[in-house]
Amino acid sequence: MSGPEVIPMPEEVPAGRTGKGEQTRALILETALELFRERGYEDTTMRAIAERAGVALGSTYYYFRSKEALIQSFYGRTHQEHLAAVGGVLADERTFRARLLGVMRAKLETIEPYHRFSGILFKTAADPESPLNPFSQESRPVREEATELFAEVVRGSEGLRVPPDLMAELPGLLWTWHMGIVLFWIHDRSPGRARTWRLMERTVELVARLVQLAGNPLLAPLRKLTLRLVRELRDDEAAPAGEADESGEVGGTRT
Amino acid sequence: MSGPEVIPMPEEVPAGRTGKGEQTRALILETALELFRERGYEDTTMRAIAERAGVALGSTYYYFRSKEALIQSFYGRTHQEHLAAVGGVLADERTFRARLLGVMRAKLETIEPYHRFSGILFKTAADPESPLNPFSQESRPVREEATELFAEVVRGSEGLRVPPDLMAELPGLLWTWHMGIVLFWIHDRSPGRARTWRLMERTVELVARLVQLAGNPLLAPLRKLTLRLVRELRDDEAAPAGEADESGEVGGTRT
DNA sequence: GTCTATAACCGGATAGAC
DNA sequence: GTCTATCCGGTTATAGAC
Repeated sequence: MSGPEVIPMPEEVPAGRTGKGEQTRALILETALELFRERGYEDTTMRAIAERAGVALGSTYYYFRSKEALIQSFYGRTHQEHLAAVGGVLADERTFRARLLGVMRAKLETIEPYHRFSGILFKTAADPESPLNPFSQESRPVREEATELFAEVVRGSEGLRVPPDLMAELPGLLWTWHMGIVLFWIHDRSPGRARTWRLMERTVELVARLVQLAGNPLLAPLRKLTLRLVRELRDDEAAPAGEADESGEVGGTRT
Repeated sequence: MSGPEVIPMPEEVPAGRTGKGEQTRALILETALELFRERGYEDTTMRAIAERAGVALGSTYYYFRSKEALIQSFYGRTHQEHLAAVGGVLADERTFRARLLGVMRAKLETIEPYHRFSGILFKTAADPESPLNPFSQESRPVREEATELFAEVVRGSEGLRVPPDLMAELPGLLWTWHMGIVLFWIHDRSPGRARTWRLMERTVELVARLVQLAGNPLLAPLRKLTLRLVRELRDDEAAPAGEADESGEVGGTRT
């Protein structure tokens, strides 16, 4: 199993496979998403997907390891879509605030059509065992890719003055913040997701100001303290301290 | 986590019921928790629970609406345990920092034995549809109860100087912060949950300092901005503006 | 070797007799 | 309030078709 959001199209087209299989695969996925949209995830049975797609139940399992895997696949799309949507902003905008805002707007717009699944999505994504979980080992590639996006936001920001220690951590911090926004979005029932938009726009402002203030001597102790914590947490994530789970995967037999 | 922890003991003892049913109910719950601890949630079947408890499968469903409901029940316990564990700290400690630290220590200690379930716990708790979800309507009572605990932390803190606008929001903000710690804990695989403890202790320090600094004029604009956001979000949570979820269009059309 | 189809299996949930 | 008999749907095994 590769990462959750999966790389562009790695194993989906293992070799020069012409087509029939690919088409069937796509057909099943489309049908599934269609049904998910129509009646939600729980009320869509694998049998129903197979039936409407005009294939046998077994076939759906040939192409997708599980029902959950169908979700993973569509997950990958939104990531690609987001990257695509963000290009213009990063090319045009030159201030940190505007770049950050643009990226997050694109994010919310990209994921909006899928709000209906978001429950089940996050349900599995929140499971520490699940490869979908954004903090999981399997997610590392995507996480890094996403963090890289924020790094790009920072890099292209003209006139941004940030202490080097903060600068080093900023992309990761922004990614974390952005996950918080998404978490809020998932639970947001307001029309048009108005609350999330407000939260996002206002916190962009706050983040921008905070970053500006970060150099102020008054805040230096606080900044140092915070960054030390951030580094520590990041570091012993990399080096798991205990050797107990060399399994390298879903360990967790220790109490 | 205090959110989901459901109501103290509402329907579990509907009246002064002494009898047989109560015992059976308790027996099933105990057996279930035992099995969950032994082999985890997923690998424990309802049939196995029934069998070891010496009752019929149907009986378990007589007492518990679902497998998930078994979790809800035990959830309630940790909340009670936390409240019990916290009494001493609140009585003894007089500084904000020490009180907050004590409460959070008790929290982590209380929930630790259940870390093994935490995945599944959070999985359901993260589902916006689930009543277990800490942000849900159903969770409001517990949420408020838990927030009240933080209000008590603040109230009993001697020499704490906080601007009134912040003071009003502080308990809610602390609750939110505490949920973040719990979220981290759920995903924490480090031995002894070392990373969570570090995060908790360090952020207690940060929070304490931040609260101290909040009165500083330099930070006033930031504080105002933040609190306005917090109030807005809280307010239109209370008055959901629209009543339907799927009603509106995407909010992100404003440019 | 790539794909499809059928027939189970397993476990959560429900119905209804006693 | 407790049981047995089912249902239902995700998942798997497997036989074969292309």
